[in-house]
Amino acid sequence: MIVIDYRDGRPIYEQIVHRFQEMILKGAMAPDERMPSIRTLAIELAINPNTIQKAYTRLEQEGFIYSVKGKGNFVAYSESLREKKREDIMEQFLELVKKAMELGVSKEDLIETIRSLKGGNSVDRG
Amino acid sequence: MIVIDYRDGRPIYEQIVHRFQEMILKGAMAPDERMPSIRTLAIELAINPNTIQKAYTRLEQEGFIYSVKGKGNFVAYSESLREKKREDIMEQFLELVKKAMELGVSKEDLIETIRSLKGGNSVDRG
Amino acid sequence: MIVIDYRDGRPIYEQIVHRFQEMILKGAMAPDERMPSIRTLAIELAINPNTIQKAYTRLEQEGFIYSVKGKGNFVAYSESLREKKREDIMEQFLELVKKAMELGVSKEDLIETIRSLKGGNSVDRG
Amino acid sequence: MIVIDYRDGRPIYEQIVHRFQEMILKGAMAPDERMPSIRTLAIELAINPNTIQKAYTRLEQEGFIYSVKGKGNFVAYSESLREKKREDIMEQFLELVKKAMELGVSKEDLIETIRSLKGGNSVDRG
DNA sequence: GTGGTCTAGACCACA
DNA sequence: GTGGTCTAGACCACA
Repeated sequence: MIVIDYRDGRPIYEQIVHRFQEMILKGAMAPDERMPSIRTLAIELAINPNTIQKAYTRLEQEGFIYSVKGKGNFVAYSESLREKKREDIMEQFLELVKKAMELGVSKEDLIETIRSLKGGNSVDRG
Repeated sequence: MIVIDYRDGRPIYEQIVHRFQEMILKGAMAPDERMPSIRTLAIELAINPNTIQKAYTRLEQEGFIYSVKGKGNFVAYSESLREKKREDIMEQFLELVKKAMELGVSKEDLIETIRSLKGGNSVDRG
Repeated sequence: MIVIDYRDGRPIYEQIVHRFQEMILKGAMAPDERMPSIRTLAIELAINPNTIQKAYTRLEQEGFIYSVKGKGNFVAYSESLREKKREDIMEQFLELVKKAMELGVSKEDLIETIRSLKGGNSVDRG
Repeated sequence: MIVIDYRDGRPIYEQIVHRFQEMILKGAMAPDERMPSIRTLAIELAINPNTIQKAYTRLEQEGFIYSVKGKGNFVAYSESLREKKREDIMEQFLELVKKAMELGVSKEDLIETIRSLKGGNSVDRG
């Protein structure tokens, strides 16, 4: 479920936060679904419970999960959060497109790259 | 030439590296042009010379500049570097497009976003 | 009668305490009326009886209910309690008004906000 | 500057967060002013540096301060944050007014309470 | 059992 | 010197 990469430059807690965000945003974890308990996950990943705690606290502050004392942590993902995330991504997308163009990549190349991807919601007609 | 933003989350040396990369890639600094000396820049920006040293070392490792003992540091930008950079960007671009699509953004939306940007090298016919 | 919101940050027992306080203060429960039995309520809400027990103990400490051994728990609300509660609220109100003024909200704005509320016991003349 | 109250129910880190928020919002600390270093404050208050760290991290996430690696933490307070805070307070204000009215306090009593306070930005005419 | 707070102390990156 | 991360381990509140 969660994999720690010690060669990854990012701190452990950040990797955990990122991984859960991903799963929650993709719908791999449903709203109100229970998160693994802090202790369980700590043992499974062989890291300190405090580090998991830190990751969960971050996820809670960002609105991805909510905590019920004595019961555990639960997925709290809502559509408004999804919308916010979408805007973040589009902002990064714009930045990247500008960078690419500064390096001499043409708009057509970028568009071709997108078209070449499988899936996506766009409808291909004639 | 270089501006430090202390509110920017990134460490100072990283901001300096990034700024020089930008200028070199854009051609604002020509190959074999002399970089500002470490001491001069340190005084100008009112920061520790160690920090400039670290930034220059990083730029050298990444192939953006080369150092000549007793003479200073010089821009080493070549077309191959530009090509490598371009590939990096396109990789990030692909990742981001996938993320956006996972969040329900359609290919057409992304393409429209690109088209809406001013400038760019693509030729519009008909 | 009682609804638990697991997304609410507060612990479950606190939500129960708060809900009963509200009902008793509003008069939705009359003095000497019998409270739901601990077991019944625990089953109904699908939570641990210890949690209800804790809530009732708290309500008793605060003078909202009294317990009769072998008979159950009963509403103990009296006018003096209501008066005490009123003073508590007015104290919080004063604190909040001060905070708002520190942030630059004028007295007139606050007064307008109160006036804009529907209901209320104040008499509007001419 | 900061005082810890061990009888206060709230955790230590939260008391610290709250105290700094207060000072920053009141203008007792100016933007870009340096915060006490984590270690210094830890010694002064005789508590663990981790606890201060936690408080500072929270303040950073909430936009009250920003951190510069190797330099320290600095006040980052901006007008937009002040505006957000004001809205929070007004929301609490509304809740409290409703509660007071449920307990039989009249609008006029509340308004009188506000008027009786010294200071405030409202202009008294006639 | 569950999460939350705190301490003591190590080690790292950055300036 | 400055902040940031992590471990080991204690102790508390809640269910």
